Amino acid sequence: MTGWIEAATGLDRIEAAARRRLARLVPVTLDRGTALFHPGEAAKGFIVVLAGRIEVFLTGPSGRDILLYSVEAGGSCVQTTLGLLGGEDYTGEAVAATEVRAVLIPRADFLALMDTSPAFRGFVFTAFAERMQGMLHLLERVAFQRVESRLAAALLDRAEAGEVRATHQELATAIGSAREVVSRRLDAFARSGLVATERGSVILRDSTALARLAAVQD
Amino acid sequence: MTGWIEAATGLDRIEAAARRRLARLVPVTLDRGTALFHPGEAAKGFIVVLAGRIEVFLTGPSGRDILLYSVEAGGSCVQTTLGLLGGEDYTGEAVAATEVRAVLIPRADFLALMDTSPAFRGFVFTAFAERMQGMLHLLERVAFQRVESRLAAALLDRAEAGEVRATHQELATAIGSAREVVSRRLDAFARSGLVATERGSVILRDSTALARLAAVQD
DNA sequence: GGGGTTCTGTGACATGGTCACAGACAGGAC
DNA sequence: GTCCTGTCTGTGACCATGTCACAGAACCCC
Repeated sequence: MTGWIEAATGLDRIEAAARRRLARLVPVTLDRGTALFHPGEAAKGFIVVLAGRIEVFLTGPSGRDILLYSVEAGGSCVQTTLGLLGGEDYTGEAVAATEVRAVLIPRADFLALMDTSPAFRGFVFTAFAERMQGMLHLLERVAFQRVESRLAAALLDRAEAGEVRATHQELATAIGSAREVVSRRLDAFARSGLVATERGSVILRDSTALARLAAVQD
Repeated sequence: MTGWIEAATGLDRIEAAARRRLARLVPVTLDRGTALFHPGEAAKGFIVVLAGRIEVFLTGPSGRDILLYSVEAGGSCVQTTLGLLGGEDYTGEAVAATEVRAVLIPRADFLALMDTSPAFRGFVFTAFAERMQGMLHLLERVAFQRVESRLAAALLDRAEAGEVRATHQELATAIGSAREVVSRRLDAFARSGLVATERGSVILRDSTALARLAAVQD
């Protein structure tokens, strides 16, 4: 029954008593595409991701949605915590972007750990603080930066070996814009030689120029 | 030296030991307009507002800025906590919107209280969760709602006896838009008989209609 | 009453989001 | 192979919003 705790960055130095409590929990595997929470649903516990990636979206009434953040290995889905601490329901939606291994810490255990384990508290608080920072950044970008800049940043962020495998719609969601706008921007990038586009993927041709665009202030 | 703790909603039921620690701290008074934090400055401690209102803004590179949230009596300026927990500096700016009485809990005391006082932890966590919810809401509104709707909501929110004392610029900041846009919207509202405008104030004439606009989904 | 400051109004323009399509591509059925 | 279907992308039109450049109006302080 040991094993998973060591894999969770930030929990590996937890106190013995807390560790015993956590060790009873069994990780689950979620298929890619599984929705963890639907809007309006109450949180059942605190989720720690061991492997894979969960993406959390905010969905607008018109169906458009925007990527709030993604949770990678070692991270926790902080949204769920809000419910545990007495907040209202949230409108977001969490979806497994890859196959995911995760542990659900039930409400009772979560609260007990918060009271007894400084290391666990630190883990939760750090996660909280990071999300908060991330959301601030997101808000800043959405409110103040142009699509061009956000798109360049998203491309650089998601590139693997100079290629981004994503549809225009996915890119649009990631930066909180609309597909058509992304299509046009990408087209403009392509005409300037910054990228080359294919169905389902974008190949970066001039990362330096993209980085310059991403850094542009306004 | 007692007195202020009772005035802080959420801290009034704190444990005796923690109370003694807090009781040593002396509230300060800040004049209206005082900046609590400038961008890039490290946080000195955890701030609890006893009276008055602090407004926290996110400032864009073009000088435009948007109201992140305001902290009223009993609330704490969570932004400052991020620094205490090892986050990066933030770009926001906190300003006393009225005369403010507040207590600064120094870093060392803050960390000690977090470790020893469940009630204090609850206070901090609740504040955190509420801010998070608020920011989510803000993001949702900025990303998905039209100016018309946000403006109507802001007017209803700030009305006192059917009147909102604020300049167009202030309203624009509150909803994350530009002054000219607010001016035009208000003009449209006025032509429809929803409000009457005067220099430095807006008088609500038809709150029902405004509420309808504020509730519009898209 | 004058002069400076702040607040508001307005036109012109660029960006971005929405709508309505049409075409291009992929993958399976046959 | 051809056909069918669904997904992905491209395009034009239009409206909402943000930005810039001013001008005029209201307020304040001397």
